[in-house]
Amino acid sequence: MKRKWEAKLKKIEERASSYERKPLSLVYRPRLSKPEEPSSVWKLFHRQTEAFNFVKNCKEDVHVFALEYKVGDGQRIYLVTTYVQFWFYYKSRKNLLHCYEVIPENAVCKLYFDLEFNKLANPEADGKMMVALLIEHVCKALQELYRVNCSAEDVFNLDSSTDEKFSRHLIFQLRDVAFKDNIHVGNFVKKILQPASHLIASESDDGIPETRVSHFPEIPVKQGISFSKMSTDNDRGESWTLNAKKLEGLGSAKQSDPDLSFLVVKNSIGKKHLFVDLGVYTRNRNFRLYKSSKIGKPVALEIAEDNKFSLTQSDVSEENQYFLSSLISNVRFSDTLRILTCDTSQNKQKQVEYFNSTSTSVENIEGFQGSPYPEIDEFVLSLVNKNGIKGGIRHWNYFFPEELLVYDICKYRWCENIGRAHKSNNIMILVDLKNEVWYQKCHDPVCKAENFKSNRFPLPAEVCLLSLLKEEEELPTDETMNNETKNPYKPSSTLSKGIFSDPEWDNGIDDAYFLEAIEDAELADAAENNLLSYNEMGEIPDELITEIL
DNA sequence: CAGCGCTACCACACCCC
DNA sequence: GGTGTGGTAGCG
Repeated sequence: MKRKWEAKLKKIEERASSYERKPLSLVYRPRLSKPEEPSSVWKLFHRQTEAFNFVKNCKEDVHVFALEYKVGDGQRIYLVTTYVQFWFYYKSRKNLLHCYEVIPENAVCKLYFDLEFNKLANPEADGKMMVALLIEHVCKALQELYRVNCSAEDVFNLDSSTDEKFSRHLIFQLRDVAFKDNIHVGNFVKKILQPASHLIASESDDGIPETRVSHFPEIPVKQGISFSKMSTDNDRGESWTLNAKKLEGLGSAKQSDPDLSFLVVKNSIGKKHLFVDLGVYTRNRNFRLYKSSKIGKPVALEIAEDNKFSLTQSDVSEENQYFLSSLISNVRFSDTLRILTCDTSQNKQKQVEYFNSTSTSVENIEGFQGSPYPEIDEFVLSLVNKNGIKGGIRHWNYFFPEELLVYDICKYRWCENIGRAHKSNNIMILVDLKNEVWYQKCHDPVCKAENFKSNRFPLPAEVCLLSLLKEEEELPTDETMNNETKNPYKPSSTLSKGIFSDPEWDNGIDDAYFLEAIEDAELADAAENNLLSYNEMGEIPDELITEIL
């Protein structure tokens, strides 16, 4: 939430400064588009956010690349183009020598590893052997945790070693399987390497490894998500929870840790580290491209001697295919694609808190004046205008999954529970659009304690009808909502772009679970909490941003 | 004119024994 | 000395 707010602020600041630098031209120059020309996209940006903004509004299947252009300080500029066009200019290896793929945050991606150790500090280390052992361990983990079958033949193995440094990139080419994003990849990698991390933490010098019970210390909450029916309905298909008991039955070596001591290496000052670099699973990570070198260094990523991955027959050139295989966020679309997730225990905790009442989901909206349903606002106002008291709507809150409108009422305090008005506590009117009923609750501690809800009364017919019609037009539809809150079930186009954002998977819980987990009493509390601030709420409608500008 | 996203590390505050 | 916080240098 905080992140999204910060990103938004940054975007606004940047747009403001760009307009200051380049004020809009006073002369309007109309232009005709030329549809007969092949669409060509090749745009450079100094700022990453600007590049991604462009991608968002681009019809073509474009991607962000980072280009190093100044020796020394790792300064980069950002190129937006298609894979096809990029390869056309890249393949000659005369230009574009120091390029990186930007792995977009929230984009489905492949499993990948950055491996390295200092050869001088580890004279006894056998790099190839370590790679083979690691792949074996990872495949075993994929099988045990996600039932995914793979072997070294599915691992594209790129080498960038020098005399001083052993350096590899591994990119897993899993068929019909991808991770939700690279943060989840990182969680998975950290999880399955935990035994090795423990070796470093516990075995300071004396070499006494700790004993642990389970092979893979924590189990992902949610695994495969099938896409098989996504084009026709909202069915996300299979998605189930693995628990420790199930794992025991798999005949894995649950008794003791696998020996991962081969992963422990020393850096140049003798400090122990992992062979696997765990620092490459961050948002918008730049990952060097096949056949690119770091600026100022002569060594490019090339296919490793011990690479076992091979291509299948195809029309496109082998090099182009290898290039495409090396791209982390180039996930081939398939209607049987399974998206793997792996949450940290921290995140799981957050999710529990989230569903136990705190803030609202990104899918909910709120406001202080009129809700998106003016007719219902009117109806609610008519309810709280009685006996000479003119009540008002202090605040409203809409919960998408439940289709529930929660109105905080001011001035009017009549409570059905006590048969009179509260002296100091306000009441709420809840409008359940799904069941077309309304009822009353209140903020009084006593009423709250007994979880009082008034009888449900049917909504007047004209309100139901109007809301139905409204839904088609101006209600927060896909178009008026932010990208992040768009209907997630249109992946065929977005997925092919390598960007796949789904607010539900961000919290890993579906509607049904949401409904079970949240009592509407808690929803009302959440509505109260929403008064705090906009960033608690997660998203600001784009219209608001425009107003600020 | 112009990179980005962290984490490891340090300084400091505060608390408790 | 243990624990939490806040700020930043520097790594990937």
